[in-house]
Amino acid sequence: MPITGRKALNRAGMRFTSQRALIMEIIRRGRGHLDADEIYRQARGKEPRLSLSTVYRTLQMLKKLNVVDELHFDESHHHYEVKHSAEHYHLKCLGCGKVVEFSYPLSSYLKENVPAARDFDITVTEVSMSGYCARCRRGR
Amino acid sequence: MPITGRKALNRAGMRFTSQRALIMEIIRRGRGHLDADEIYRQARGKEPRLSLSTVYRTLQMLKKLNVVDELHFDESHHHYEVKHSAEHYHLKCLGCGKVVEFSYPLSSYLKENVPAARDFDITVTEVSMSGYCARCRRGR
DNA sequence: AATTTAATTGCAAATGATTAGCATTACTAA
DNA sequence: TTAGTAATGCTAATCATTTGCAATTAAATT
Repeated sequence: MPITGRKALNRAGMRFTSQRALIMEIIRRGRGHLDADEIYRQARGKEPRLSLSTVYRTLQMLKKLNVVDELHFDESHHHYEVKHSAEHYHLKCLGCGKVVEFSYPLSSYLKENVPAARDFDITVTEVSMSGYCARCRRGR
Repeated sequence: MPITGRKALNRAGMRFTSQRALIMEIIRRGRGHLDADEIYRQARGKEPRLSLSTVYRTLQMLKKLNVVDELHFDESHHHYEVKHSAEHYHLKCLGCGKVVEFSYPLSSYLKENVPAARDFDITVTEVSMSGYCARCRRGR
């Protein structure tokens, strides 16, 4: 089940290219939260001539098509993941860098409980928590 | 009531300089959520020779001293605000850019309700929601 | 108050992440 | 098959932030 098929792209006036197929494949497989550079590195393994610009352009496109989410951890670059159907968030360990996901219907919860959110039409909710996982906590 | 007095800095082996005083003053007054460049622009009104490096260095210092928080909206640069005592988060309007704050004890709520968060020692929780405020929603 | 010394500054240049310009390539529709 | 035009791969630009270093200057010491 491809993320975005040839037809879907064509319908939008876009083209299905080998580079895009490759990049989408990498994002889909890499269950983690890849950043542009990691995607680039993996892609070059298959297609050494592929450029970093293409990675960025494809990422922008997928973001616009609502296929991937861009995550902002406390870093200078972004991470990307395939859009999940279920609402979920991230918990990042400052010790080992591990990222734990958890599902939670936070946006509806907040909408109900936060007065300020009530007359807002909220389209994006981003939560990122960090701290130390059990293992790393012990080692300190 | 200065954010960080001369004594507090000296105790930490640091110096109290006019530049730092000015930058802290600007952050404290600018109730909003200033970015480095805005702070720089305001500071230059008073001290035209002050450099952007100094702004960044001071910001890093204040972050380390736990005096300011660095906020990551969905932008390529960061924003800064004086650390509040009360836990609060942000709601940003994608139409007019307005940022609304709301207080909410979210971290303890999540700690209680999210199993994955239970054995984590959470030190930072960041939430940012965006959407359209009532006024902007009408204009669409 | 004068002297010392090490933190801080300003400037310029470096870095890292991302974007843009443009000639060339290669999907697609006709 | 071909014409038309997205998309690619370069390289160079941009934006935000950091760094190196010589010149200042705050604060501890005399």
